[in-house]
Amino acid sequence: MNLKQLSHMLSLSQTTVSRALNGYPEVSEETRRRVMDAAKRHGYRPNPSARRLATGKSGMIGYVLPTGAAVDIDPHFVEFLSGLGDYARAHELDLVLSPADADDEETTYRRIVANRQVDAVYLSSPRPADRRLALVNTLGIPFIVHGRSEGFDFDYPYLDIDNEGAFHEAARLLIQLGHKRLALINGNERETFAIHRERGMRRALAASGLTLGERHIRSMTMTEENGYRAARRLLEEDEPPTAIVCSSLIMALGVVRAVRDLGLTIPGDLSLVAHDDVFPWLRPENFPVPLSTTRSSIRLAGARVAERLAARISGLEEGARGEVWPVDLVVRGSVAGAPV
Amino acid sequence: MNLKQLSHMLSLSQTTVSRALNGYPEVSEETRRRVMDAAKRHGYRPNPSARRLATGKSGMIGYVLPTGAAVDIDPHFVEFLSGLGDYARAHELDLVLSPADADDEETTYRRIVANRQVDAVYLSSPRPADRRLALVNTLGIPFIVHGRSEGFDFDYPYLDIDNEGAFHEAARLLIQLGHKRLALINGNERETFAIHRERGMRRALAASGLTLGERHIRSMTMTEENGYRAARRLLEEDEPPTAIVCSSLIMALGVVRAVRDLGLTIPGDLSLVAHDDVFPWLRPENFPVPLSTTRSSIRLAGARVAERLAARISGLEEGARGEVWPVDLVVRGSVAGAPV
DNA sequence: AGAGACTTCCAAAGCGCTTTGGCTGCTTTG
DNA sequence: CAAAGCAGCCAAAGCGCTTTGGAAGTCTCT
Repeated sequence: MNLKQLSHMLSLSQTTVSRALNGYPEVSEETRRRVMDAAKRHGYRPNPSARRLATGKSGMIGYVLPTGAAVDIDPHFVEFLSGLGDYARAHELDLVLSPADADDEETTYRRIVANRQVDAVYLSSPRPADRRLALVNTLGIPFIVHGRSEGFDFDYPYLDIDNEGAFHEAARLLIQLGHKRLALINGNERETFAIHRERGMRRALAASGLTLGERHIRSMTMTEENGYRAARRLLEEDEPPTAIVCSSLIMALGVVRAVRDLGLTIPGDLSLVAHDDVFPWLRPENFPVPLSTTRSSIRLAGARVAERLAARISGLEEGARGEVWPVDLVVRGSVAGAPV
Repeated sequence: MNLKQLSHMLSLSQTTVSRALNGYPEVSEETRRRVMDAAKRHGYRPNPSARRLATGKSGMIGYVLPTGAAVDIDPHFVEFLSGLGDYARAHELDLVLSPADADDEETTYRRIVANRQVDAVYLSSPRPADRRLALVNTLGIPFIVHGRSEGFDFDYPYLDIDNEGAFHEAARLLIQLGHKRLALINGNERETFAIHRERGMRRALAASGLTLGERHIRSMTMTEENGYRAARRLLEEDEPPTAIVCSSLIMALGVVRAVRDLGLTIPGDLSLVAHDDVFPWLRPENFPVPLSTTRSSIRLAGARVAERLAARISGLEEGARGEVWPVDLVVRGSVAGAPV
């Protein structure tokens, strides 16, 4: 059933039927009702390919997925996706994943924009002065950044959590508990979120006249193994930290293991706080010692990004609105006063 | 730059240029070269929307993503995706994720097929007599199942690992080590993979005149917490199992925690084998006691599915070819002889 | 040399929608 | 009462590609 058949059936022109269906004003209410009825009754659905060719709109949002033999997609991605799906499902909005060589995402961005494959895109894991962001901005496709970048002379729309504030609070708590030697096990230091977290922690330390020694900060991809290694290295120093703030729950697993291997205990010898993106399959309260966390649901962020992307596509949202979500600090058994 | 301009520039018809570009035989080699050259020089790329409308092919593969407030996307998904991306990237093949209400995926399947949004789809996590599979089969869109179903009167193309064989081997090893009371902590019992794993284990037990008691098998979604609960319940019985086979590394984390909480040790009191889908961020060799596993890279499976999907789209693969990958049994420190 | 068979190209008809630029006929206005 | 305005509809022209159904030119064969 296509438009031609439907309009013929109604003895109307394709123009009128199309307009009736798309809510244009120059068609009488009665006609509109007739058309709507008939469309529903016959299960008419406009062919998206045709509509696309005519309008240039695809009704899909895009994401360029960095891939490569040495590239692992972040497990956070799937949670974000769950959230995105929560919104998109209700709006028949599909997501196009365009795998790209992690070393050359630009080509792919250009392709999907030139091809008008999607109406909007979102970027994630941005770095300072991220070239993708600049590119997408000049290409003129609606977009939203999940996270933030820095060092541009233009503003852009984003959704981020208050990483700096979160780690500031975490560090402040530990300092209040008497800890003087804090360490940070961070994610990839080139990504903005990691920079912000470090900044937040340094700020809290500075406020008490403390510093974060170079040796007391480790940055690496967030795997259990890296968490373990970082923790061991930190704890085997001459003056080991008495508290660690860790950028991910997965790394925290490794930290816990290292602590055990060294015959230490949490929170007796070491206080531990980790950032929790809220995975359904790994919960901080279920750690051997319930883990204190800075918590922010990445799934909710996914839903919100989808919502804003949809708003941008339909012109409801404009400009470079940045949105920063506060982060909860959830205190559990893994923190205690500094050992004497 | 569109076809019209390009052909005008070459003083050829659109027909000829189109054919030259698409490798049709009715154009001379010389002309083809001229056309190809010009196309490359001017960066001509056919408009996919137009091509789609004309051919009905979209150059994309689809996946219906079950979502819902109570639905969590499996973290395995992201690894599978990495693999898919590995292949797709090199072939400019995009993946369309269509979020659907987990209770009504059918509507979405019908929509993406009717709309010709994608050239092929893949299904995952199939159950016996899975309705999606029957649907997709009748809808006539090329597809591949990742995993297997059962109870159909038709064959279908799939890629699966030998879950039954893997768990058969794991159980056999444990039996050989003298274990008589084995337990299984499985995934969702309604999914085929879980059924196959149970079957494999039962077969191994039966071969030695043993059985798997009803109480010795737990099925649930694969979270750390569920692993913990299942293990506790098992180990607190009167006659607790001396060996557990576990369907996922994430659950195994919980098992390890439970064992610790009960003051038991691995492998002294309990031998443990888990299935490992190969996550980059959680490795069995890094467990407190290195974990024995049945190992199969889900990422490789993703790449293979993409490859076969592409082959099906281009007609290179046909029929209901099933592909079953053997699974490695990797023995590490978490297994030992049964306690006396 | 003429018929048939290729080879190589082209004009034009789709694909199914949106949108432009009218065209009616009726109501309002000075 | 003529001019103007407006609501409501339509024919047809795109959007940019593929594909059908020739047509012209070249070869081959009897």
